[in-house]
Amino acid sequence: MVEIKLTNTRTRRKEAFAPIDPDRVRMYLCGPTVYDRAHLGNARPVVVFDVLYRLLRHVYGEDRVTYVRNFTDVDDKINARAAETGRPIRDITDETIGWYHDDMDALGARRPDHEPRATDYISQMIAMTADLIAKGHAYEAEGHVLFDVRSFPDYGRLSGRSVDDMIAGARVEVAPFKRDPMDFVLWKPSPGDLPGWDSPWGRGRPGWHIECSAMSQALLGDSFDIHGGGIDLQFPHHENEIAQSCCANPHADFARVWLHNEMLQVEGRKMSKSLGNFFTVRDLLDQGIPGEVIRFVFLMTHYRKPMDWTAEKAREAEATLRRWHALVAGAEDRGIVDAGIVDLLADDLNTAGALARLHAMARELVEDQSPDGAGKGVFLASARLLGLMLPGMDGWLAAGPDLSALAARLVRLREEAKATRDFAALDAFKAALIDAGVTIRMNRDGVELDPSPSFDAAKLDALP
RNA sequence: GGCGGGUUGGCGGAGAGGUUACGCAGCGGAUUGCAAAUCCGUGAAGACCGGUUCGAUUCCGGUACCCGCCUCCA
Repeated sequence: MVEIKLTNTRTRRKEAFAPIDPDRVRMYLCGPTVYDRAHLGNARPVVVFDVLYRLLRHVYGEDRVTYVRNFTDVDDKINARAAETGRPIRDITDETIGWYHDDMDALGARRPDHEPRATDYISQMIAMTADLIAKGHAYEAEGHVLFDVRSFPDYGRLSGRSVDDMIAGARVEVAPFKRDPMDFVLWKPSPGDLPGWDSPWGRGRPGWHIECSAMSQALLGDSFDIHGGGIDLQFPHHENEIAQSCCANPHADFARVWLHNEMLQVEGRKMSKSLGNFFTVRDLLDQGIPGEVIRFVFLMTHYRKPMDWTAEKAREAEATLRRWHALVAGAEDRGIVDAGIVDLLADDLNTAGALARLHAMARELVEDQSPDGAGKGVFLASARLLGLMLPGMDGWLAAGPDLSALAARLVRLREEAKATRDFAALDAFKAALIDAGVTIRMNRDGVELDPSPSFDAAKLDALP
């Protein structure tokens, strides 16, 4: 069996991975709050975990991995969206979940085995909250239930900080009913116009962190293998999850391995609305940047490093994918994956290294004359382990504009030029096509035209 | 202020204590009526200062700069 190594945020080391149950790998990823389209940064952990999911399925068996990713469908941002639009909350969350599925599907991300909605697990959250009160780790105050961070000595261990240090930093919400400024909400009261559920502490709604503790327990058990998300979630979200789950189940491990991806930047700067460089996955797809290209750009950078989204990278990725698709056109994926690719991914998800390996394989394939195309099949299967070149994912290659009329004109001009030995008109036409971003392939047999990444239909329309 | 990450050739971006990363761009060549596309080849690096070592870009310490988290955030 291939040994998978992962960098565990909890221990700050790269460790050999071994599932608690050798026959079942269990992983949990913190999913989106569903009030709007997923922005590009939201997509990074999805792609990172999708590669891990594919790797685990490859190594342990397709039916031996359980992947859970939640939808947070109770949240003040959702409430605010409902208030400003006058729409029912359920409409908003249902619509947003549909968008999320569309957009993540476009990136080639497999759907997780379970996608629980927080609102379907309210009773479990109430039960865990009550249990934490009973065990002396939480207390009720003015209709709220708060977790008592001083009752959990390990609080802060994941993120390497102490309660005292954080208080010294003094950026904590001031609430007079908290015993300690770092105490966080497990349950809070809901007025009549907000979503609420009956509880022992009155009508209310859960705090943000408790849902992941309750849902992971319900679907994966008290102890499971891998828990992940963006590094920004390390504190406070994951710290609070650990506090809740470990106090509720003191004899369990909760999550063994914590995996955090670094953040995304855009053209070297943090993506933010104020900088005007904020955009969603859908924005890119609508601009004609294929999901496969977006994924490729993500894979170019190791998940533990900040990833910079740039137009130049998208251009490079698209050109590479076009070449690879052409290279293995018609090849058959027989499920045989290159061992080098597996080893690279097994080494803490070295996706950039795996892409380099694919480049090397592609170079060898150019000279591969084997009649059965076995090498190309291996290439295809290996790319698919990265979630690239999946069945149906190449639609964007053919989805361009119809250039057949232009191709016919080019053929005609070429024949005329060869007959007359006057190439001026032909050359002018080719130059215009290239200027408009059309890739030209000419040989004895004929002419092929394809839009390149710099394709500009307006320039074609301007052709005489 | 506290915690954490980073700094590699023109650009992007990996691994490895000693041997070519790789991709893009550039340059040279093949091919072509000429090109484009494709293919082949190729120069170019390791922020700064110390230390360990026969040998460090790779390990250790320090400096500088950059970034993230500590507040909803992936």
